[in-house]
Amino acid sequence: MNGEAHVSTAEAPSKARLRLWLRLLKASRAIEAELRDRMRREFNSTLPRFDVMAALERNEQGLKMSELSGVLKVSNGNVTGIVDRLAEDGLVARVAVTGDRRASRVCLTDRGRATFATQAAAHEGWVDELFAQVPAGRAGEVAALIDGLTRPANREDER
Amino acid sequence: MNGEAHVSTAEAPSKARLRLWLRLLKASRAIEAELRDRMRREFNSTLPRFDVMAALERNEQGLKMSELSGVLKVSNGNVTGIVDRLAEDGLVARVAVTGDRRASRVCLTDRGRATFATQAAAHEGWVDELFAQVPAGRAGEVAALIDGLTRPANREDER
DNA sequence: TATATATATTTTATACTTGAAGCATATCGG
DNA sequence: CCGATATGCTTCAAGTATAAAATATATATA
Repeated sequence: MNGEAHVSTAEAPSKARLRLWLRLLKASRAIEAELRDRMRREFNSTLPRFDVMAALERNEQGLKMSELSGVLKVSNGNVTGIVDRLAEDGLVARVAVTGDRRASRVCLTDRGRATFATQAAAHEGWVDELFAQVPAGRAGEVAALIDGLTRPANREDER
Repeated sequence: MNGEAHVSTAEAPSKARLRLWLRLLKASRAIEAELRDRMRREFNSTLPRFDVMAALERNEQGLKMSELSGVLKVSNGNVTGIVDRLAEDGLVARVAVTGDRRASRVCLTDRGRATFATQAAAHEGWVDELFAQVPAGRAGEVAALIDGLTRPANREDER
C-alpha cells in the first residue's frame, strides 16, 4: 500500500535505466574531476595531455595524428592543439613520415617518456586510492559488467 | 604455465583498479558522445544546456546561479555562459531576488519548460535504448554497485 | 558608522572539444 | 598523364570548462 492510485504504480523501465546512467555519469565525473585536480596541482598538467602521452607510450614507434585521434576517440583538430602544446614543452615531437608528406608521426621525446613515467605512477596510485573500496580481486568482474552495459552502444568500438 | 618468470607473476592490485577506471571512463564517454550527438542532431542543442534545464525543471521556483553551479558541480563562470545563451534563446530568465541585489534566480520560461519536456522525453528514450542490455529489474542494483565504487571519493557529495 | 570580511556573480585568460571548412598531398580511373 | 576523389592534417567558429581576478553587495565587528 503506497497511497498511489491502483491503476498502475509500476515505474517505467526507462526510469530505472535513466537513473543508472545518471549514477554512472556522476561517478565517472567525480573521479575525473579528482584526477584532473591532482594532475593540475601535482604536475601542472591536464588529463588530455596525459592521455595523449599514454597513447604514445604504448606505441614505441609513435602514432600519426589520425591514429592518435582514432585511439583517443577525439576529433582531429583537438589532437592538433594538444600535440602543439606538448611539443612546445618538449615532451613530444612530430617526425616526418617518409613516403607521405601529409602525415607526421608523433613520438614521445626522452624527456616526455621520463615525465610520463612519473605521472603515470602517480596516476595509478590515485586511481588505486579512489577505488580502494573495490577489492582488487573483484575489479575484473566489475569492469566486465560495466563493459557489458554499453556493448551494443559502441559495437564499432571493439578491437 | 604461463611462460612468465616464476619470481612473481602476480599483478599489482592497482593495475586491476586502473583497468576498472579506464572501462568506466570509456563506457561513460561513449554514452555521453552518443547522447551529445543526438541532442545536437535532433534538437540543435547540447548536454550542458539540457543539464541546466533539467536542474531548473526539478526546482519549480528556480535556482540561483551559485545553487545551479553547486547542483551541477561545475564552476560559476561556466554556468554564467550557459545561462546567458539559454536566456538569449528565451528558454530561461534571470529574475531579481528581493532582498539581495547581488543574486538572481534563474527560472525556466514557459517556452523553456515546453522545450525541456520534449527533449527530456527523447533523452530518456535514448538512454533506455543505449542501456537496453540491462534488464530493467537489475538497473537498480547495478546503479547501487556503481555508486558504491566511489563513495569514499566523494563523501562531500552526499545529499 | 566605518571597516573588515564574506557572498553572489561576472569577467578574464587559458585550455579542451566539436564539426566543418580549407590545404596539401596521394591515389585511382581513364 | 590528368582530372576526380580520397586522405592527413590544420584552421576556424562556437561552445564548454576551469581557476583566478574583479565587481558589487551584504553582513559582521569594532
